[in-house]
Amino acid sequence: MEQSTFEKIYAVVKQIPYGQVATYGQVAALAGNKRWARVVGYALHVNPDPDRIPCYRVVNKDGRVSDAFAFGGGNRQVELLKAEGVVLVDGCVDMQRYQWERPLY
DNA sequence: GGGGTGACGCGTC
DNA sequence: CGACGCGCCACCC
Repeated sequence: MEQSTFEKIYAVVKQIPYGQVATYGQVAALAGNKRWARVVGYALHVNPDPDRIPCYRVVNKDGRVSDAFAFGGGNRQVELLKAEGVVLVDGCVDMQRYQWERPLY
């Protein structure tokens, strides 16, 4: 069955392991096209299943959480990440250390 | 069916 | 280094 762009995006986000983060572009690329970064943002915005879709593990390319609304009320995303052992410096994630690398099978 | 917007990314000025 | 524009897709009016 053909999964919609959103479904693919959600599938990728769900695969993000504990204690790691991914960028919108990364998710978009794994979903099929890196140009979907914008769609990824929208997809997480609607986030139909926040319980399975850890949108807080998705940050922008700078390792910075969304400077916009931040899906819950600001620093909630940061708190959740820190709770997983992710070190955030001034709200920035050390991407070189925590950026999720999709295992190459 | 058309137009505008958005939780992004990258190139260019 | 900051600001702006473009692209790409999905959604709302």
